[in-house]
Amino acid sequence: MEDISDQYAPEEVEASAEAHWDEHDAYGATKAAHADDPPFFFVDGPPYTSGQMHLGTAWNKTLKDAVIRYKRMRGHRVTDRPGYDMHGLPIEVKVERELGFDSKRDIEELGVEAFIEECKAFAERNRETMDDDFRSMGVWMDWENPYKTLSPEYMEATWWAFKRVHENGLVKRGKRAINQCPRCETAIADNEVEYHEIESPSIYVKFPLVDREGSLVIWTTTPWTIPANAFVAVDGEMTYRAVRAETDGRSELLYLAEPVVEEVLKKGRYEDYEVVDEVSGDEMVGWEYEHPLADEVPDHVDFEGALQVYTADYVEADRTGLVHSAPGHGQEDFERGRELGLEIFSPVAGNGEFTDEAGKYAGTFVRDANDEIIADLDAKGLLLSSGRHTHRYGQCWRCDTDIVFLATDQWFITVTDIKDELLENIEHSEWYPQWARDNRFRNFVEDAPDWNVSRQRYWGIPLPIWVPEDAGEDLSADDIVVVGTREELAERVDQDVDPEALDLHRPSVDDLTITEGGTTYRRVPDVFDVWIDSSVASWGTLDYPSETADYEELWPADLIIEAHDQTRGWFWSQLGMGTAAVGDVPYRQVLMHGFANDKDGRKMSKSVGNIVTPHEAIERAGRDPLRAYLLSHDQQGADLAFEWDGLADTQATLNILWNVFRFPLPYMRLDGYDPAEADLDDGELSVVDEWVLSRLQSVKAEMTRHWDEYEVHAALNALFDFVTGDVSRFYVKAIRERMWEEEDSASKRGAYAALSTVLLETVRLLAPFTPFLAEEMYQHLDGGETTVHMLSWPEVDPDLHDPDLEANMAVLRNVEEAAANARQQGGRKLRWPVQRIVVETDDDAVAEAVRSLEGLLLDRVNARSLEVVEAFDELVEYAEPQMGVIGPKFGGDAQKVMRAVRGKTREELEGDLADAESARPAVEVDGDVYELEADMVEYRAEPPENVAGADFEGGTVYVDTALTEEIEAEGYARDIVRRVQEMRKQLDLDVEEHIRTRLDVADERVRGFVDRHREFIAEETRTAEFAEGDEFDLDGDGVDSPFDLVERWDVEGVDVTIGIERLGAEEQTA
RNA sequence: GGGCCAAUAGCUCAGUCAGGUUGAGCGCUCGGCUGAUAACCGGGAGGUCCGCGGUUCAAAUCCGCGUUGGCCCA
Repeated sequence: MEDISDQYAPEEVEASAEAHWDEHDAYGATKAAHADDPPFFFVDGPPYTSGQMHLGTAWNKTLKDAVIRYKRMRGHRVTDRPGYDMHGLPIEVKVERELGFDSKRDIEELGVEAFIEECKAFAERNRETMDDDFRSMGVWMDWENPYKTLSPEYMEATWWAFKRVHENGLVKRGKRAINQCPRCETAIADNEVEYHEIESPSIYVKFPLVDREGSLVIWTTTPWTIPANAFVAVDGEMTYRAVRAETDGRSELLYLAEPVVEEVLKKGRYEDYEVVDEVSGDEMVGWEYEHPLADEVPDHVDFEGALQVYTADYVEADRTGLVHSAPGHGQEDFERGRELGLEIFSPVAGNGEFTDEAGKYAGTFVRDANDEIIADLDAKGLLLSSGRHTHRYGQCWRCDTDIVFLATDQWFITVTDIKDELLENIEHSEWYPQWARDNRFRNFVEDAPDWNVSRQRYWGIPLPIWVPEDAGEDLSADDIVVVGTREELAERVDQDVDPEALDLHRPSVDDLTITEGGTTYRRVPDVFDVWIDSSVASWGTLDYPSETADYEELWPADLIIEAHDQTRGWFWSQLGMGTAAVGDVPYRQVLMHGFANDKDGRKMSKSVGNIVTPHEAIERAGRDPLRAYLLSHDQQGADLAFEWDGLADTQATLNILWNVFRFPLPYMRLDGYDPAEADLDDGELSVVDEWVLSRLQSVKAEMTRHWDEYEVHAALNALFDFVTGDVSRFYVKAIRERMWEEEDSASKRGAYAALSTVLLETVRLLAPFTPFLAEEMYQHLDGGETTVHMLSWPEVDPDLHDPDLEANMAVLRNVEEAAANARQQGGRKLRWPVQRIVVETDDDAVAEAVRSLEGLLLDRVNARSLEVVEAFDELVEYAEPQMGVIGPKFGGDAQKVMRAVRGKTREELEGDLADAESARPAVEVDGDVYELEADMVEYRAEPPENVAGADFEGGTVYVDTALTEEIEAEGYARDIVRRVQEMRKQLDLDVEEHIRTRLDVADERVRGFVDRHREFIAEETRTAEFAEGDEFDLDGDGVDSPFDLVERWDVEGVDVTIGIERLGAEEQTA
């Protein structure tokens, strides 16, 4: 057995364990060990390959790793294929930056194929870095074979699923109001829009009414949407006022919501006004108005029903209460416009420039046209007021460009058509924590809109949709062709393609055409929203549909594990895709963990500068400590507030475990005891051994219970409590002496066996959490198998489980703690024995517990005898005068009486002076006897001299600290043993090395005490002989001294000089 | 603006579901023990249970309204 370092050094442990794993292919051995077990299909939620592992992803992968290791130990063949999400706009944007590109035109100039290659290379580079990061955390997944969303097999899974969705009639093309990033020239999803503060124009505009006098007044911050105005919205129930407003001698009739009249007229700097009429919103419906930019935008809407007043529920009584509505430029306007059957007019291109339909403004970027539009309105006398307004506005999550709202043709999965089924399928999975499913997730699914799956970009999975060449605006689902596999593609396209060799990315599929039934179909140029990619992970992990065997055995996933942001992300996309494609949710259990925030619970961010990287944490504390720290906090929905001190504490806890582990090894080695061969039937088990073995059974049961509810942190903390609270604090302390015994003994072998059992099972219980440390300890203790991680999870042994003993020991520990407290009060340190302790309790269970463990208790508290009583009758009652009663009775003498009473015992007060019959207390002051009433004195019971008491749950412990010669003798002897041990330590002597010792005690009486215990001292300190007569050389030059070390000590005020001398090899056996 | 979650000792968190004297670990401090020794044990100090209101004999716990933080959505 190699040497164990004195201190837990995570870096060394991790390097050593890792070397062992590499050398023996421990991962392979572990998988082989469970190859025939029942399957457990875990699916890894693929992290995006944007860069490095951060604390959150480190936590995520650590939790996954712990669960996978646990499931293996419980006897499962676990699917552990990691995944990477490698497509999408973030990578495109980064590659564009690397190449110095500004727009899509640059990409087209470079060539799509070359751009795709750049993106692929970028994603692969990032993946490799992340591979290394995850591996470095000790995550055992199949890193040789990750699933990658950019592989043809994986991409095919999305095609396959999408074809199922189409077959279910849930694929549609339609105009939708979308968020367009004018730089990226693509639609982006609502959840990809980030909000920030911007300053915009704020204008009030008059829309002149047709066929009646006056104008509607609207307010907007986006003048550029006025060319697309189609209607004005009112609140049907709101009151509107027609006011005649005067300024510069002119008067106008304006319509405004009743509560905002004053405010708006002030903005328009009107001098005076008069209310001439009141109408409800409902009454205004159908009023027609002129388009305010009719001349500038000749193609403005003029179809039936346009440019009229309608009601809408998005109208509020602020600004003007009349809302300019352009269905081509806003979500709500769009929805309402659709309801009203209005055509959608959106004269803006994907790059944010006005099209020819915008007339005068054609070719101008929309926000650049704002000033011109405002000027035009002003020139026409339609501008009531113009100012600036600060508000929140959306921008593209990748390039920070402000978005524009457009209505464009997009492809959708119409999940709103299957809402009931989605909600029902939610019930087909168990969530940990459950509230996340029943509240959060359900709410989201209830409100989920149709899923826009098309993006007008390059780096993604091409939509497998082919549409007729001459297709017009109205395209039905029956008209399109959706291809499900590479094989099918090769069969149906007009060109010759090899399905095996096809990359599937753009542009390889862009020019493929299908001709069927006399119609030629062309692929739509879009790629999938990247959420489609990961939504098929349950199939992609199994290479379905190109491979079918695993799919048939395993699907759906038994478990997925992600943070709570994925409620609206991956948890949802899988439910949506699963339900739309095959009618079921692709996972059975969800473990949802939290986010890693900073110590104040705030989000870690570059701008705040509070980011802690896993690399930094590993460097400062180690991999296992970081893992244990992350896993020791609530793993179900709660965020983590990362704290360096907490990480250090976790490391300290592991250090205690390390100490417990290394403490017995030198003794076992001396005795040639192999912990791997530990046999509880060899040797004698004492009550503490039985106890610790029973506790071990309880801990196993508790941990298993927690694990099975995915209360991972509770399982880990139960183990930590056992190791620190039970094993280190109590058990090790209790068996230390047995280890130190020189001779072989049944008792020592019993302790070895019990401790070995505890350690070996603890190591297994620990393995899922801190795999390096567990491995290192296992290899030292046993090493019978290639790795600790291929072993099975320890099971409860009912024969070793004794709950009564555990309960009794809990009582004993309470008593011991109270006794230590009492000793401290009594000023008697533990090294000095006490005559007796008295346990006072009225609880039979407590009395029984204490009696049954008497020997152990006496040993632990270093007492000679134990008494267990219902009431301790040696308490002395001390008087406490009650001035409220004494004062009025004795008047001027009251102070004197009080002083005389205070501190007297009941015996003294009720003794000679008192009336014998009534036993009324009395005191004598200055020769006068004062008789007292009973209520003038209360008593407080205290232990007698030399006895100190302390309460515990269930009673009180009294410690009798009275000294006897015998006790003093033992106390001094033990004090001296302690000093010699200290000196042995200073000389760095081996445990078994013998010494010659000289004791020079300055006090004659104490010398006598010490001499009584020479034999005891010799045995405890491995002193082969005591030296007599030698002169100590206390000058410090050491020349004349035969001793290796001489020291003067103060032992309880007595000068003691001790010399010890290392004996030569030939004398060692003496 | 909306949904969900959280807030308890200096720090990390139990306790909240099912109302009944607020607990643990770490840290601080004083002491003890010690051939696990850079470890270990005991005592002590330390609380507006985020705030306000309600229900109740009784609220950290149940209800309502807020504040702050997190995630998601607008």
